[in-house]
Amino acid sequence: MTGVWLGIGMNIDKVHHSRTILIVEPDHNYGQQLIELFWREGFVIKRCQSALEAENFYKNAIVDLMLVSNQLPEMKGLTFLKQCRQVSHIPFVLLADNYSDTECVNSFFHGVDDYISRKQPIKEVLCRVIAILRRIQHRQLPSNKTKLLIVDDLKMDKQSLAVSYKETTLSMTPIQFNLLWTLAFQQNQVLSKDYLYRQVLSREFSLYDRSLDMHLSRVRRKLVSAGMPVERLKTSHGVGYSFS
DNA sequence: ATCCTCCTATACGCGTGTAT
DNA sequence: ATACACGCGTATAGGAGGAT
Repeated sequence: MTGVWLGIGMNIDKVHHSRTILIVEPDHNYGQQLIELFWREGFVIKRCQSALEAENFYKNAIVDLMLVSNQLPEMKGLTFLKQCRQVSHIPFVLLADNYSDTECVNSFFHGVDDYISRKQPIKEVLCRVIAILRRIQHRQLPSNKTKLLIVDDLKMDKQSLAVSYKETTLSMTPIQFNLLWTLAFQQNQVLSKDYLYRQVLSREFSLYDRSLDMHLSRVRRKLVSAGMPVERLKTSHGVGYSFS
């Protein structure tokens, strides 16, 4: 995996601290300005300078949004967008060197989420990205503010961190609770370890880090001891985990 | 200072996927 | 079918931080 790590949630007061933005910008100065702006807002930033490097990120779905120049070394940003949209629906913002009506319309036709001219104030780029992420969040997690989650026999109360399965009350640590909540909230979806590391442990997944497996193992043991069929907390080998 | 809880790191055996 | 590499589950040890 190529690309440069530039900041990992330094400002925990910001609401964006767990969001990862991929900046694909060959222009060093403009790229640097973007990095500093998003970093100050608490985003996790990944940067690369070519479409080839960026492929790894969207194919593995390890970023929340891509901010892409329309002047890449190998191809136009629009061409890269078309490639990306064949395999990924990660939010995609195209940064236009020179605004073009035709390119703008074509970009939206091919699935871009926003088309912004570089002549616009750089803070507008930030605002538009935040707006897209807000919309995505509301769409994906319509009840993100939910305090009570009930999935069949499983009941979870976010305020008290109380978990019960059927009639059995289970005690969970905050991490165990968040892990189970994240999985149960997106029932029947296989969530990648990378995603779970960011959601639950607020850090990036590394190959030899077994912490998440440890927490999952403990959550599974508690639920199974309460009578839950073991196959409901399923491991997808090499992919991630799911709750059914 | 001591104890306790929670988390992380490490090790090891087993399971799974894949190439032959 | 078999061998091998890689991934997973989990036991254990130890560190960090809060409570007493």
